[in-house]
Amino acid sequence: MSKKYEPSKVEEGRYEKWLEEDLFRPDEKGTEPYSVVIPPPNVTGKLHLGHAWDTTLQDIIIRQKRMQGYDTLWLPGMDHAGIATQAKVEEKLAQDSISKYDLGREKFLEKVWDWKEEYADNIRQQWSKVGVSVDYSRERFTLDEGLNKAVNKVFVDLYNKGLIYRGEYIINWDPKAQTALSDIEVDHKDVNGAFYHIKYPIVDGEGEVEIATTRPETMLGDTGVAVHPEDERYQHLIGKKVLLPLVNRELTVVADDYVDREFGTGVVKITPAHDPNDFEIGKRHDLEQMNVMNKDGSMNENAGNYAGMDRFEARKALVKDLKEAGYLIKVEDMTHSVGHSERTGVIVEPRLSTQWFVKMQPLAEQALKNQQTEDKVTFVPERFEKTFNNWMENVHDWVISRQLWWGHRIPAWYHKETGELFVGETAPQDSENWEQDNDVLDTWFSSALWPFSTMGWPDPDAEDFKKYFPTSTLVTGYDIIFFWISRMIFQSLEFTGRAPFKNVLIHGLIRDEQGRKMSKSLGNGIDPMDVIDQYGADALRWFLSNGSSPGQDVRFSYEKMDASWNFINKIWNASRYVVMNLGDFSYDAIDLSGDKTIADKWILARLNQTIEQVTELFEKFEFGEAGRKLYTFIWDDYCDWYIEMSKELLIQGTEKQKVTTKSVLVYVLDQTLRLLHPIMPFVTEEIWEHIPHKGKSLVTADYPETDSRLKNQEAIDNMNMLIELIRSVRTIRLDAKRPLSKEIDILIKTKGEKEKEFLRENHSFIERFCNPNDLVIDTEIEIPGEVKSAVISGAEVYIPLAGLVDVKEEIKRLEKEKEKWQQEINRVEKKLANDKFVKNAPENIVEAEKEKGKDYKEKFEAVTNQIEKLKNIGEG
RNA sequence: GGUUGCUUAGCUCAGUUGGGAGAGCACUACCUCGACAAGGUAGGGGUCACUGGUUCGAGCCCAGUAGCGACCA
Repeated sequence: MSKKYEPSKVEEGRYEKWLEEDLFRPDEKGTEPYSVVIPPPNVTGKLHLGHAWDTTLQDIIIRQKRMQGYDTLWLPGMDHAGIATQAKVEEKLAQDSISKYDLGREKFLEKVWDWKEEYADNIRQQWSKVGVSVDYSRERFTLDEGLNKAVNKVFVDLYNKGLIYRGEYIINWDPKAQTALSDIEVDHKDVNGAFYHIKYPIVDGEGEVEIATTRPETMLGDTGVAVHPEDERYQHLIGKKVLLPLVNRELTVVADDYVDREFGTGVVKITPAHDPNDFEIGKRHDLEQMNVMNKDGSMNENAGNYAGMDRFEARKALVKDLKEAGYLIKVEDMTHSVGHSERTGVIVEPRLSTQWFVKMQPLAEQALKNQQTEDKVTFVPERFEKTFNNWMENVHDWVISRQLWWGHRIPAWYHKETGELFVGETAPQDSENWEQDNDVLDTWFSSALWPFSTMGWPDPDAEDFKKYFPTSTLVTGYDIIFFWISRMIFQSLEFTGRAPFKNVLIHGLIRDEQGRKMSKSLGNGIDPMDVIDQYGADALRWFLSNGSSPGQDVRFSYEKMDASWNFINKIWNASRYVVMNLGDFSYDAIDLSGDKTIADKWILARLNQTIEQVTELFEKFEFGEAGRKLYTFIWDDYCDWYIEMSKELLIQGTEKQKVTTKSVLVYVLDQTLRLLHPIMPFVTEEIWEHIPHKGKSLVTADYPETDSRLKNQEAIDNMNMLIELIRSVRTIRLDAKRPLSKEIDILIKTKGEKEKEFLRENHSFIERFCNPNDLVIDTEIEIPGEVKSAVISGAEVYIPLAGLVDVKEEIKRLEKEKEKWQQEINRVEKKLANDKFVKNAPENIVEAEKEKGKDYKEKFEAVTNQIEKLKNIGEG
């Protein structure tokens, strides 16, 4: 093994080997299934750190379950990502000055499919670098044949149930992508805009009304004006007409509850074709719907002089004209919320348009009701269930049609002559007389079916569906709870009668070092592949699983990656030590039945505790906490103590002891590698191959289980005493400037026979760690004059340092310590004197307090005695 | 406006049934001893945002306040 951990060497070729040996396929022999479907990444995208996080968590779960003997399936796949992919391909074509219309729908789609293949390979490449243990034989794509069949069936069934309808409503329109968007694809951002106050003259009367708007260009589509029915200021206007400035169209003043009297002037313009609320008011009062914009956001012929101008250009021109004509009263600065397309970033226009919708209320009700049953989805962390519920309770109908070419084409046909509508999974018989709907479905419509459509649904005999659905756990970020999780839940309930997964593990977002969201515009994105090249996938995975707590965002930093690498390097070097010392020690020679030293018993007991804790924490998806337990065990217990103590035994021990020591060294390492394997699969497998082992891979090795025979609280207590003793000597050495190379005498006065026997038995460890010239361990000892001392639980430690002890300083230090113990005693005694505490607190807590009190008193007395002695010397 | 998260060491963050405040990095002193100097040993450093409440006992539970963030409207 090399002296340093070299991730590229460790990881190279390893994944390919796993694939060759076909280790990621479900184990048919496994009893209980455990299944996960991957959140399909956008096929023409690139995996970012968020994906790396997401897939790492899934891999950790699935690898542990696989080792634990479950029949594990992790199903991979990708998403066709309608708008994003189509936009990319269009962009690419535009470089050659080709538009999609030049090619036509069919040719264009061929181009997109080519792209898809290329990018899918990239993504698989990236997955392999991360080390994901997915079953590629089951890889699916949201647009493949089986999934298309599922999508059509769902569409047709929902339509037949009346849960899908087509109609003309106000939707969010993306003028750049030129498609409809659903509510949640719109980001509302506060922007600095203006509040324009405009005069609308009253027809057949005196004066004018003042109307304020943030979007003056839409006034060209005004077909009414509204006031609140109880607004005393405007009672006289109701039913009258006002004149639309510049255009000179007469608008009726209507009364409607919707109007907020407090906001602006209390009079609002009504533009039914360009505002969702105005649309509703317009319906109620039978106002005309006048569309003044084209699909690209420019003004259309209804805009008169402004036709052809972009909407923002038109706004400027219009304001200028209003001002010149004397209609503009004032312009106030105002920050207001403006919808932006989540995809293209442009300002979204509310637009009157004919689209397909999913009627949400019945589906949402069903989903909410299901959360009250045994079949509920368990959200981790819990609080996200509330997020889900709140959204479901307030959900609006879902616009599912998109004016794109790339996607599932809507299975609806219109009769060329009669215009009759046909909805079906296949085209009508006389297809030549029909024309299929040009639009495609929202990508999320197909993603919503992912957990069951990938498993063969709607085929009633699909084996995977029967065996692996509902899936066990879904892992994803909180940013797509609405987009995806919610929709999977209601679609699954509607079509399979079951929730699609038992658990949803929700994680946060990865931010940059300064806590900013990573984004293209900021240029602060970090490519996980670069991180892997630099630190290795295992280090990245360790950071991703260990650096956070559930549901919280995490900041990426190279400093954390350094720490991550350091840890793996530590494991690497500890393993190197084990390998170097094993020699030709074989797997069959491993024998834990021999006489064990305190070190052996202790490390095995600590291993057992660690297995227990890690297993419990994994069960709760607490990978960060589990990682911390492993870190402490490996670094502090195994490396700092066990390995150091094993050196004594491997050099000075008997042959029998050497066998036991080697056995424990390799046994604990083996178990630890297994515990770590789900988190850092590459390096653990590499090390495992260097140590004696049986079986072909850790991937399918057994996960450690606790062994009650290894429990040993006494060994843990004794070892703690030994550690405390060694530390106290080290502190004194440092304090007295007596490094380990310089010999000193160590006198240990134990509390009783038990401690004396234990320390005498283990004198060789004390000698190794403390390097004494003379070591005395007894219940009564002669203490010389000039000493430095320490009090530990069960013993007092004295180190004679003739000529080196500043008695005054030493007394000062001891006084300080005495004070500390006095305070502790006071605290404990106060507690124990409190009847309520003794009565109410659990017995073990009270008992522990009593123990502490005893220990503190012993230490207090020992320190007091030492002070007395030093004082005598000072006087003598 | 509604919902929600965060506020703990210089920095980044853990702290899950309420029972002596932790890690990594940074800092100080010392150490090349054959696993590891990207290391070892020992150490310094905190009014757990604030106010009140519940409790024998609160970083943790409850109510409120402030600052920052997210989501929804």
